[in-house]
Amino acid sequence: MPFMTASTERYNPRNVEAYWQSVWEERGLFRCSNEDPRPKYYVLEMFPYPSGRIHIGHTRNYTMGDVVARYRRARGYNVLHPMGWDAFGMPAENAAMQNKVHPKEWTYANIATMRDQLKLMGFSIDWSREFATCDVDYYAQQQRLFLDFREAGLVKRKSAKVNWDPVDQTVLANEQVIDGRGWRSGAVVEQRELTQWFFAISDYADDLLEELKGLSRWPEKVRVMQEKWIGRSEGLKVRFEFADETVSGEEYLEVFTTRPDTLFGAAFMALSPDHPLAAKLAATDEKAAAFIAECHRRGTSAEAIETAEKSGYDTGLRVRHPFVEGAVLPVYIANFVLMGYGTGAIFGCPAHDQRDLDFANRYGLPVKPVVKPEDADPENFAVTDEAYTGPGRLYHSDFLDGMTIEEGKDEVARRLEARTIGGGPQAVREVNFRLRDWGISRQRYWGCPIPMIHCESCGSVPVPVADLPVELPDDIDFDKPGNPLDRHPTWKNVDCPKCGKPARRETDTMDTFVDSSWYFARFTAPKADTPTIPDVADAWLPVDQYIGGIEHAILHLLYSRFFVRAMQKTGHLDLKEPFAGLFTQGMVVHETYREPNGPFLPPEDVIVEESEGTRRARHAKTGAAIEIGPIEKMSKSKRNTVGPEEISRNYGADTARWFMLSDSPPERDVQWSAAGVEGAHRFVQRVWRLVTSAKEGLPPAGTALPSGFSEADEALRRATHAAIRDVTDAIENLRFNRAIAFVHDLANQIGGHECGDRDSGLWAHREALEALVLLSAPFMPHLAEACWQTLGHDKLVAETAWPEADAALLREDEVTLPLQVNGKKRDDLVVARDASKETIEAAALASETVQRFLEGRPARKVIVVPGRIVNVVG
RNA sequence: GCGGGCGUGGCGGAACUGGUAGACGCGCUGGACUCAAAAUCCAGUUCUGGUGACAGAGUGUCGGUUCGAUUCCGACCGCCCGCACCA
Repeated sequence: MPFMTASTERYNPRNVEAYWQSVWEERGLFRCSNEDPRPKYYVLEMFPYPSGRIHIGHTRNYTMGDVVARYRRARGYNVLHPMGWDAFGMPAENAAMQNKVHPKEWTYANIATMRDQLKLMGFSIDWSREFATCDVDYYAQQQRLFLDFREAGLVKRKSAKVNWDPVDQTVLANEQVIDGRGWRSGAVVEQRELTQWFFAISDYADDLLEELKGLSRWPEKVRVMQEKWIGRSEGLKVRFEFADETVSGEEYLEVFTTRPDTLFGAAFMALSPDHPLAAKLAATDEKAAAFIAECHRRGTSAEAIETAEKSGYDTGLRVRHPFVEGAVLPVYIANFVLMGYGTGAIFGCPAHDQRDLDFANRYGLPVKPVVKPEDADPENFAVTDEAYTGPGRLYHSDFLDGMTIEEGKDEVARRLEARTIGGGPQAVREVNFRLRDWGISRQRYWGCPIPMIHCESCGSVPVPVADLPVELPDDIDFDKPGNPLDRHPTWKNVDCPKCGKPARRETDTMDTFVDSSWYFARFTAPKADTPTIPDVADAWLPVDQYIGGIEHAILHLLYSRFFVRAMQKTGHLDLKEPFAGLFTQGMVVHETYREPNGPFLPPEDVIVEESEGTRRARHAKTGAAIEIGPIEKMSKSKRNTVGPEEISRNYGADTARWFMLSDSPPERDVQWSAAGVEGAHRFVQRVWRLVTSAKEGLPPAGTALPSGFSEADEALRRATHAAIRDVTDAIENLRFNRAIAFVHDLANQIGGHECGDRDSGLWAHREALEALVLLSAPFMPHLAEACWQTLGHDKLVAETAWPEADAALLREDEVTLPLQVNGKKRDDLVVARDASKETIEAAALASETVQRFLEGRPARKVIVVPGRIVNVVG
């Protein structure tokens, strides 16, 4: 066989890894069947965008997923571990514009390259289920989902103020705007009014929030982020009657408040500059118009908001206070009121809201506290610079005096609900959400076409299911900015499916986040001619363990949660939550290198040396001094990447896999370094040596348990079974760095074991080696196969069951308890496992060490925690 | 500003529900093997004092609870992440 090496030789991963990969492939070991009766386990890593080439940093989460997949397979599960490509999106169009290459060609070429790269890593992926979201087969089903969602009332077409990215020339979702800039282009986003397609994610706001509580295997951090994003707030919508005629004849002004209890502290009303009434006022009031224009000029970026002072314009309008006879409140237009939340208007209570206080202080409005802390003196309690938002009792508030905040809210709501203004109740209890509907229209070519047709007489008409898919045309040009579909000569011309008259296709395509919102469901039946096969999807889902970056904590994960709800409503599957377990992994970081004031250099061009504690770098070819820069996330732009090819060539994939999961906990970043890789590689060689150097005298595989184990043999057997227990536990909890530490430990025990030529010693040695191989197999699958074969097995490790720890060996007859005197460890105390408290106490008091440290004092107290510790207090 | 997390040797990091602080790895030091080197193996490696047995100190700082605190509580310092005029 090509991979066999004589036992004296070093392990040669280059040949061995390719060999075992081909064996796995030939036997189809990782192809999984939907008919398999064993319990299912679905492990999935967030699929990659095919950007060009993969570097080792991309492969860490796939390695984690692969460890889980291989472990679960060994535990007897039917494991689904698929891979695909999130293949639509802007970079393909950018490449088209820059390099005159078609987005489709560019994308599929990248996929081919990256697939080969991934295969070098030896992941146990079911490649037969692979697809790309830009495959017509996939996006055709996505169009089907769109039509079904529309049928179910989950798609809306509405005119909305949207975030317009002037560089990418497209609309962005709120989630895609970061600090006022496009998440991809970095350009300052403008506000534009456009008619767009929306998914009604806000219909599920309450449910999406509520069900977060049940996601116990999600990181707390992600749940909190989603909770904040959904942003539920309970309050009251209140109508304030105008005290005099308004320009346009409104009877009342409606505001939303979460603090109706502070109504007696109200000092003013404030409208958003985008409020319809503000616009009407501006038509006749030049100063109002100027103020609104000024507000719009101010950016919406984080810096702009932070530095912006509260400012307002007094419209001259007045409203009546609902409870104070004769009192009126001025109506301002204010720069800090958002149109997008509540009604776009508020009442200001300066004493109990910091923003309102800042505003009131600037314009000399009265600050009247109406809530005071329980123990505050009503005479002296005052609010000047800091609003009081804590708990307390109401005062200065007429019929609310003495009530708690909650009682006050309820009382105000009760009274106002009973009154009528403008043909409706003066107040309505309302729940508001920060979460907006999901605008999915993108003015782009490389995305899933929205299957709708616009007809002059029939309006927006869905493409009949029989006419799907609406395929992207191949003959397009990228000479001008904007959407090539929109200026394509023929593609958009189509007859109306309803009336047959000439009509035009929707030329917008879907946000690429739609593509990734259901791919996990498609993997369960990737070739089906419906989006899913519901029974199959329900059998596989939810994903048992999902692994990916924290950067998707909101966008992708929230959209996917919405999608399964929508797919449930439309009968494509029947579950609520797509991902039962979520793990967010840390990144791979690497030092950066650059020539003094020059460009970044890739690691392979740099030689790093260390002498007397300082590290220096020089150019591998020229010898010139190189600056060692900060440690950063591996990225093309910093050129601090390492490719799977180099690793595979020099050390093998197993070394890389082992290294990436050693040392650093998986949720934290790991620093890639040459020294670290060397260290991991030494361990690979060490395992190989332990196996090859021992195998001559070992009993054949499967020899029955002998008797007559020596003390050392027993110790090794205990270590073996402790390792099985500990590694298993660590992998179950995704604590890969600990699992690796336990494997190291077992290797150390094996290295120190003298087996002599006793049958029992050799048997214990074999047992330990086999455990070492099986326990390290999920991490280093190629090495494990080579070792397993060397140990004389016919079956592959990939077909072998996970080892079981023998409980009898883990139960020790004697236990060593730390012996403390006054809380400080002084000695060890060896007692029988089932020794009574009294026996242990007596033994402790009899101990010389205890006597010495008590220095003649009597023991006042002896604390015995069985199996844990003994503490003598004196 | 609000919310969350973290702070342990030269370094990455362990320590289950309050019970031996520093597992495991990297690095370093010494030794063995070798003509020599690499590789490998063995020993040591928190700090201070001591040849040594050993003793004292020690988990960001200060305090508290406890027989006992890296772990729980309070205050503070530092770092990281998320959100941010959401009424």
